[in-house]
Amino acid sequence: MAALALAALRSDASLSIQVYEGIRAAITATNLYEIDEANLRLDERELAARLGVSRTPIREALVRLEHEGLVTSIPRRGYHIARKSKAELLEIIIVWAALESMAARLVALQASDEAIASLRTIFATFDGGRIAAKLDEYSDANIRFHQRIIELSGCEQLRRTADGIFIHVRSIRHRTIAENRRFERSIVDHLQIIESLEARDADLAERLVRDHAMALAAHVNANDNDL
Amino acid sequence: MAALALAALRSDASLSIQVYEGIRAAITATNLYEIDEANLRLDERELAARLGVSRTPIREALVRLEHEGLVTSIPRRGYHIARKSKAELLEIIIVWAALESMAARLVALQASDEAIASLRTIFATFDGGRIAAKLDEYSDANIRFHQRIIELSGCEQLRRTADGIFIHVRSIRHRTIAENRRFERSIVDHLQIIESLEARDADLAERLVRDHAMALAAHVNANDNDL
DNA sequence: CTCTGGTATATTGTATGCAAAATACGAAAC
DNA sequence: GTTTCGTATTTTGCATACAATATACCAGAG
Repeated sequence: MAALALAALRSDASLSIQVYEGIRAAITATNLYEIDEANLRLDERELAARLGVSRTPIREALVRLEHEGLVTSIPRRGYHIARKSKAELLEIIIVWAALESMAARLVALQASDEAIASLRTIFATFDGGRIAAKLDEYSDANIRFHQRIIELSGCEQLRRTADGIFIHVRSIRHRTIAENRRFERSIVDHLQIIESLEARDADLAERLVRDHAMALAAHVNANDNDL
Repeated sequence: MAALALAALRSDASLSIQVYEGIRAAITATNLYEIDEANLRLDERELAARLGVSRTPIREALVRLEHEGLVTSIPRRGYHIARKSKAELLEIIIVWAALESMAARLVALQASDEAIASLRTIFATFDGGRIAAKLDEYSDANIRFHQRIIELSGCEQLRRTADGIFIHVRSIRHRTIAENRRFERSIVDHLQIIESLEARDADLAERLVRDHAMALAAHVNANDNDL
């Protein structure tokens, strides 16, 4: 647990909500796949002591996180941060593909021109050749791009559903962007997606977004054998 | 609460899980949109007394249900079974369309011939003309059909995600199937979907499933003004 | 008669105590 | 030396007690 950087708690919500948000933020900020097994353990009493609250709000927060799939509970054995298997990650990418491609369709049909234009600005600071140099920044922009498409759909339920698996998709994208110089392909794909949205071609936008995500799945399936 | 038929609890899981499953099943078995406001209230102590457990497992179950979106909590005011607004239902149908259309794609690409054939048997007992007579049965078959497509995709994450909103989609479909003789259109659509799956035409299957769901959304948007 | 303020009441939110279950450790038997 | 049984310890799961807050109701002032 010492690996998790728990921030101070928000003060206007109930303790259990604050604890939930705190632990969730801490997990989100951690690269799950690069910390060792021991730090995945979430000890109720230790958390309670560290946050200065009793075990009750901790437990309610853990129940939330478990239902969300971020932590797993082994009865009478405690809670652990959930690391997904390769098969599970592939499935998560499929669900993400379904959600984001539907979002792209909605954006093409409903979003304002300004909203679509805002997608371009995400990559404004990158000029083709220098991406490799600031790959971390590009990875963040990449992730924001995909999240933004879902936001722009204006469909709150779509956003909430995607939010639940976002942390995993983000982690996968971050990890794989450097492999095989995938960012080169990525920047081309993104541009095509933006153009299809600007052209208001819902079918094309949907297909491009789906293919882009499914290509990620294929890449993970073929390459990341250490999961 | 008296309107909810709470069954006896399963005995091999923790109490909070049993309570969660029990309440969830009770809510699922209820037509949310046909009971009056008062019965939407979930009183912690009353539930605890009726199920013979303390408030702690009740609260953990309610937290789960809240995170799932089935109940809402007003701080210090208690829990209520969540009734979705029309706008929310439209969004839920959109998410369902995204998930089921992706599932259809996977079924077309991966499912066995037998699995696809099993979709036909769902409607085996209905011959075109007599549907109106046993509309309730047909409605059930209709709902099972859509759920089964998601099952057949073999994507567990897809199924779990759809499960969370299934209760609402089911309720909508059940309520709208009789309106404007939509079942006539429904049976034609289903047949086309099955045929596209048998032909292994992933693009077509995906489009048909999506259009079928989006037609439902359009219908709800145009007709159900009492939500 | 109406509106405001205060107190009583009811209900949630949190803390704590207790019991049950699982593991870890050690001693004794083979 | 190894295995097995039993006990101790640790940790979760549940129950209960207490605190805090929101509403409801009533009284009194305007």
